[in-house]
Amino acid sequence: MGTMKTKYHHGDLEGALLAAGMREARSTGARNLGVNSLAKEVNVSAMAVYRHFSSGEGLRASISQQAREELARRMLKAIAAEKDVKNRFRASGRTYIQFALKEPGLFAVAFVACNEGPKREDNPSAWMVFQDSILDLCNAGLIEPAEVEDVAAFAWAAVHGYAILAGGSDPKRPKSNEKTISQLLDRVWAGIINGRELNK
Amino acid sequence: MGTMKTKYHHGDLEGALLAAGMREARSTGARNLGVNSLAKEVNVSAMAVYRHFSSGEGLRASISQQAREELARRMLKAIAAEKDVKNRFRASGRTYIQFALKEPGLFAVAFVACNEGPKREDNPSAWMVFQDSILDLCNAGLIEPAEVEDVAAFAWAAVHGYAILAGGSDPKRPKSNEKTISQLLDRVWAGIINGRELNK
DNA sequence: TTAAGATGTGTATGCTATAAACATAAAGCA
DNA sequence: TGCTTTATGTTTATAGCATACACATCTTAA
Repeated sequence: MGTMKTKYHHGDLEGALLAAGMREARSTGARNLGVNSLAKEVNVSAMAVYRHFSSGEGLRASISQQAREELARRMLKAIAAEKDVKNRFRASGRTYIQFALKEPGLFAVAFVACNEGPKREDNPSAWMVFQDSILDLCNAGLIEPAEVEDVAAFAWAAVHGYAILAGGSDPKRPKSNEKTISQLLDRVWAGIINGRELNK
Repeated sequence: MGTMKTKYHHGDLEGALLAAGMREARSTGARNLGVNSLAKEVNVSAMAVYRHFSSGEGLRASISQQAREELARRMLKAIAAEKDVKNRFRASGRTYIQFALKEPGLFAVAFVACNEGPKREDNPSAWMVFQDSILDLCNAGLIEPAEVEDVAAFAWAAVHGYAILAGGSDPKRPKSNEKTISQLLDRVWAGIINGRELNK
């Protein structure tokens, strides 16, 4: 009785379902995240799932959230290794794109049907990490406060769009070696720094 | 017997299914594109669908293709009204983003599960239209032939990414008025023109 | 006209999501 | 301690979906 964590029926079914979902997402993307499939994976009846999630959609939304948090953690880790604001920005973009390339299943799950789920804002969010790196540029005087929002939208769009294209299966998808990604970030940087001045 | 188009069982079930699918996509996105639902819409049994499409996936892929072609047609139309290569590029980007905003259902259907379907390359393709506008920049001497591929990937990624973000339902989605879109295209342009030079 | 092929219907199967009723383990309270 | 309540899980049933199979009918062509 000393330990608070004695074994219940399953112990932590919610966590087990999310873990199984993440495993499945990693290996096969969003295809096998059904209630039955995941329930079987953890040796539990399908209906047990509904004690922890309001619906299959809800379960998938939670898995998607976990995938997004995983991405955000990797970005935070990469940023922590950089001091210069420009390099911090580049690190977040690079990590984002590489996540899509190295974990295509998780990336796909992270950004399908974003319009569901509780989206707890206290958890690490890739968008927040990215936006902070733009705010740092502002604090360093590289961009004006008034343009922070537009710059963030532009940079996020370019990086997210590239990640989708490069991580896809289209035969015309862009190459995705280190050099190409670096050059992409150069172009994004150019758009960040002198985007307004060109508007004549 | 003179007319080749006498009435068959349905006349043109394939076309009717695609039309119903497009109607449904326009109004509700990708949610109601099931075989049963569309078959009922056209007053036909579900199995009749399989005389024209190998599977529900195939039907959806064709609808998706039609949505992409609709987008490409709008881009071509917008480009035709512009003479200057820069303005032609901007017109394709602007039209792409506005399509996502004005036809969110079609846009969603156009870019889900792109990894299926026959993808007949002779039909108008948004990617081709976009790439041509980049090639024009090269022909006009604004960018080097060697960087065409990278520029196209960057510009496409930025525009596609922005369209996804602006067309989504996220409360933090970017504003999407004319001015904001114009400024985004300014930044993309900056990345196109002086992306390489900044790479020191 | 008749045979063949194209197109559509009805029915059956197996999958999925999920509601309803029931069962049991755990926690709390007498 | 034993009883009650609540959390958690199981079984069973219903409904929707995709689609295989067998049959019907329309069109064309020899």
